This record gives sequence, C-alpha cells and structure tokens, in this order.
Amino acid sequence: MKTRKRRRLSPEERERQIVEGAIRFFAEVGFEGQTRELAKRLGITQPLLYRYFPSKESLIERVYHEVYIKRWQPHWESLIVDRRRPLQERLVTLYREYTQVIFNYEWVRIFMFAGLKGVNITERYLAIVQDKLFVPVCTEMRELAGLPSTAEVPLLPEELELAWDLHGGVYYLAIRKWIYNLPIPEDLSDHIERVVHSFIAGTPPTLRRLFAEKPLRQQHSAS
Amino acid sequence: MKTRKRRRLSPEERERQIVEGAIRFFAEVGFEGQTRELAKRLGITQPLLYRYFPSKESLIERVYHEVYIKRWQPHWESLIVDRRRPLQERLVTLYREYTQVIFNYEWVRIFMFAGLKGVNITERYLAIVQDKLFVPVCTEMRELAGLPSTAEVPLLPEELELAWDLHGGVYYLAIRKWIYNLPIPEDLSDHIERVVHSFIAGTPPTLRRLFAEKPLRQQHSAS
DNA sequence: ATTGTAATTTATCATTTGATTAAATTTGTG
DNA sequence: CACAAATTTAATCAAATGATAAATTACAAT
Repeated sequence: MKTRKRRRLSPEERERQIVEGAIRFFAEVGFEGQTRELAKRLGITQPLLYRYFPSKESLIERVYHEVYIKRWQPHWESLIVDRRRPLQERLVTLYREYTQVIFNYEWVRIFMFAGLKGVNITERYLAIVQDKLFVPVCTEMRELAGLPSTAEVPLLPEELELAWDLHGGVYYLAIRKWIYNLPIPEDLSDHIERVVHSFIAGTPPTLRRLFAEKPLRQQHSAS
Repeated sequence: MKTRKRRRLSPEERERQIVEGAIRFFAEVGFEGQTRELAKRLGITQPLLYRYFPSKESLIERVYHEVYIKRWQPHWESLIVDRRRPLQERLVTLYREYTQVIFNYEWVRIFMFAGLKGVNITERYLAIVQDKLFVPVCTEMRELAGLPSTAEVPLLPEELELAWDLHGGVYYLAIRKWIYNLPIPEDLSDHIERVVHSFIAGTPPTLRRLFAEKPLRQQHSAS
C-alpha cells in the first residue's frame, strides 16, 4: 500500500510518540488491543515497541502515569481554600479547570477500562480526589452553612456524599458522551455554573438539617 | 483435580444455566473473556457451549437480551403518568423499582462493557429510557410547575437534561460501587427519597426561569 | 438389563498474540 | 564519506483462542 519512508527519531521523540499513540489506541479499543495493531497505527513495526518498553504491561503503566498522575494540578487544592474569593466562584473555577483536564475521550475511556479491569489506579486516583478536593470543599461548605468547623466536628460520610453527588452529576455527562456516544449540551461551562449554583444554594440547608438530626455523635465517643 | 461426574441436563435447563453463567462471567471479565474459562466455571467443556450457541457472539447477544430487554418493566411507563398519586410518590416508587432492576453487578458492568465496545445496545436502551421514562417525567414536571403542557409547547432539550441529571446522580452511585469498587451509602432507598425530593423542589423554579427566558421559541417557527 | 438417542467429552485445527532474536538496512550527523 | 544507532525484515516460539468433528456416555424407554 503506502509504506512511507522510514523515519529516524531520537529515542526521546520516539518514546513520546509511542506513548501518545498508545493513549489514543488503548482509549479506543481497551487494553486488549494488540501490539501489532498499535504499531501499525504508529507507522512502525511491532518489535520496535519492545525496544522502548519491555512489555505491553509496562507501556500500559506508562499510559496511566501520563494521563492520571501527570495531569493532576496541585493548585486546585489551594484554589478551593482561598477565602479571598467567594466560594461559588472558587467552585466554578475549580470545575471548569478540572473538566478541562478530564473531559476528553482518552481520560474518560481509559479510566473506565481501568476500573472494569480492577486496576487499582482508579481507586488510588479517586482517593486523592476525595482527600484533596471533596474534603476541602466540604470544609468550606461547613463555613458557608455557619456550622462548626471540621476541626471541631469531623466530617460526616453524608457530607462527603453531597460532594460526590455534585461530581457524579457532572461526570455522568462525560460518560454519556464518550462511552454511550450520546449528545450532551454544548456549553459545559454554563452547565457547571448552574450545578454549582444549585449546590451552593441547596447544600447548606441540607447540612443544617443533617446536623440537627445527629447532634451528639462525636461527644459521646470522646469522653 | 475433581472432575465431577458428567451430568446430563435437558437442553432447556442447560441453556439457561449457560446463559446465567455467561452473564456472571462476562460481567466480571468483559466480552474478551474466553469460552474455555466460561466453560470451566460452568463445570462443562468448551465445545458444549457451541452446541447451544453457534458462536460466542450469539451468546453475547443473548446476554444483552436477557439483561436489558427482558428485565424492562412496561408498567414503569404507566406509573409515571398516574395522576391519582402525588408526583413525588410516583418518582420515588419509579426509582426504587428501577434501581431494584439495574443496581447489580451484572447490569452495570455489562452495560459499561457494551458501551465501551460501541455495541448499539446501550444507545438503543437509553433511547427507550429517554422516550418512556424521561419524557413522561418531564411532562409531569410541566404540570407540577404550572406551565403549558407538552402538547402546547414541545419539550425543550434543557428540560430533558434535568431528568438526565437526576438519573446520572443516582446511576453514578452504581458506577462507584461496581466499577470503581468504592463504598457507597448503605441505604439506597433513603438516598432516592432525598434526591427525588430535591428534584421536585428544585426543578419547577428552574423550569419557570427557563420558560421566561425563551418565551416565543415555538410560535415563530409555527407561523 | 438392554438399547438407542442425544447430551457431553476428547482431540484437534487454524489463527491470533505477546514476546524474542539475529541480521540486514537506512538515516542523519560529524 | 563514514559510521553509529535507529529501524526494519524475517523468522520464530509458546501459549491462547474460537471453532469443529468424531468418539463416548448418561439416562429414559422398553
């Protein structure tokens, strides 16, 4: 057919090219995708893959690292707690930036493939999301609702659940689009604005009701 | 090792046993799961599978039919529009019954595997969900909000999006549990009660605002 | 007990697939 | 122009994988 002329790249460039091709490839077909097919799409031969990665599994590990570890933005964590700005604004900014990283074909599909496979990258990643994003968000919501700080009364599972719910609503849009292949609203930014607004408006009353129901929970175990 | 004595079943029984085993098996490992491994788990030999299903693909088709087509309950559709009961009660009942069908390991994981594979079962199924559940729900919400009926003013995409959001929030719990392997609140029934309550309370104002923004949309194209 | 049918197993085929190796080739740079 | 290194070619291995045909055996009817 075509056989474009052989191109000689520096090891760094070639490795990068393989990793990026692997991300696209595994996102499309899953991790059972064959090394021969990946090589074909890259326009290289299969043995060359093994010059750069000792095994398919090591290439997959690299894909995880590239997509989930390297793309995490530590400044998200400080953004949430920056009380110089209104909480609504912080949350809208956070979710706009966060979705800019994760709302794409590769991120969403590889994450799902990994979850189904039982690779612990998903559990580890979501533990970080909970620790670094949801917990601070809940802490700020306490403040907003005029309730005792988390230093005084530790977070309740129900509070975290509210953050998960906000997150889940947004993330389900990505699932609809890149996994179920369904249309979603064009303007994600508007959508985020709305759901955050509704979260800010709806959560404090819920929290206060929650605290009214379980008032003495912590005091008992402390004495 | 053990080799339990060969057991001879009636074709109907054996077929049922294979289908149920296949549902469990493919839900766990995905459709790349091997026929030999499936046979081993069933305690039969691999060629026997091919006596009951001409190909692996036909067995998979059967799994789809068994899990998604056969488990659909037509009475859900009439439940939604039964105006003798308050809407909140109808929605809570609907989601309790619906989750009773879909909140399980097999349903959630096979659906996700199929979605990733691009099998059109997911698109077809969700089109039904939208037509038979979301559209009627939106119609009822119009009534609740004191807005023109859908006969007078056709549904807006934004209205459907609100139903998707409710659905997505609930479904994301299932994803967390059976795909990400994370803990979720024990009492799903309570959770449904809460989110439906919040939906009933929060949606009518949103709808009215939506209608105030786009008042003449349909009249223009009609004249 | 015997028998016959059909359920089930045994054995096997042809591909696919991750991985390896050795030698040949070609690219780009000094 | 030469040469070191990147890349391909080609061959191959062993295990796995969907599928098939022929041999075996369970069990109900007689």
